[in-house]
Amino acid sequence: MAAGQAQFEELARQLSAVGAVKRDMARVMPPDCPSGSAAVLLLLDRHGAMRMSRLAELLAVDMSVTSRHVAHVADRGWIERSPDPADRRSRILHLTQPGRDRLEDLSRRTTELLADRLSDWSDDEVVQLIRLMTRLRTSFGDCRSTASARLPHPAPGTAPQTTGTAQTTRTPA
Amino acid sequence: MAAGQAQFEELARQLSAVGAVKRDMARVMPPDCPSGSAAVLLLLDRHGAMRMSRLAELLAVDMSVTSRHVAHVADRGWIERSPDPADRRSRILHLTQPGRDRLEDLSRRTTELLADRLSDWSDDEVVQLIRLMTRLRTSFGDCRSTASARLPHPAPGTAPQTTGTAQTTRTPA
DNA sequence: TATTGTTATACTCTATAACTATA
DNA sequence: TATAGTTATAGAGTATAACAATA
Repeated sequence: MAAGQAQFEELARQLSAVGAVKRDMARVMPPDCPSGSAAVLLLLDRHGAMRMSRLAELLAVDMSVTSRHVAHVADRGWIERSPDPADRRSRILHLTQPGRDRLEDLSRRTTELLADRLSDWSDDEVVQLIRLMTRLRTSFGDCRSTASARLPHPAPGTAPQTTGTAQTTRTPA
Repeated sequence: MAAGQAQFEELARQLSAVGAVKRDMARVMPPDCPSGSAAVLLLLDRHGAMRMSRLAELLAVDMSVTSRHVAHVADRGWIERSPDPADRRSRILHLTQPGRDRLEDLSRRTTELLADRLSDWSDDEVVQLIRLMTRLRTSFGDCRSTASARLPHPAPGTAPQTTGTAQTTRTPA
């Protein structure tokens, strides 16, 4: 058996309140690189060059949102969009050297802030928090593939979708 | 010694990505009660009647933001604003019975979603995540009182603020 | 016809600043 | 003069829908 109702309510409260921490971190970022742009740079660095649709999946936002973030960082020369030889509708996104430099600066700012705020945390506590937050995202993210999984209790008589194709992060249109 | 740079970077990534979880939870909420309104109702239920300034502190947002959330829930009759006998500039915010009913509905939706998504979590894991997220907020929130504490490395020659009065959540004006 | 990506529009949350009323 | 709260304005993030180009 899993946790009780009171614990789920408390977890929901903490999830809601974690925004304050994110805002505090955003304050030490440079004004021309908001969080959406930073996430694009980080994911391209971690996972290497990729297409919009893959990036939207990793960001877990709609592709229209991804498109705007990508345009922002491309305008500043932090990424480039090469033609995709396999599909002329797509382009391959990859970091440029200025993008890598910018990302290094962002990482330094983030690390400094966290080292300051979490100076009395043990290494194990940080590791545990990372582990549990990663698992939390997995537990939610694994259900993104089908519409029926999004709602715990689908309306009676509603057959589960069996499109057969893996859903990308996309407006249902 | 605290965690290393790689762990802080990873924690920052997880904090950035937890927004997807929050969006998933927001999708099961009724359209007339967005997350800001829900937080107002929850905090008034937990901490009892209070003034705007206290609520803004608990929400960890500016009072102007709090004011709008409060107006939203007051327009719908979920809270009432009684005169504050001690200070005629303030009013005391308190939940109404419809507000309590609405909050119970919200809580049920939240609990159902989490019970579904976290069905394979142990009770201890949920408790640990709550504990670490609470501590994270404390580690950041405890530094809100002075401007100097907001930046790990204040500019050289900048004397730390010594206003003497406890700062509330307020635009520095 | 279906898919990749872009753009227009709208909504929520937030902060800053100007303002009113009261202390 | 200082503080509690409100409102106007602006910026960031997101989703939906309509659209273009290509598969």
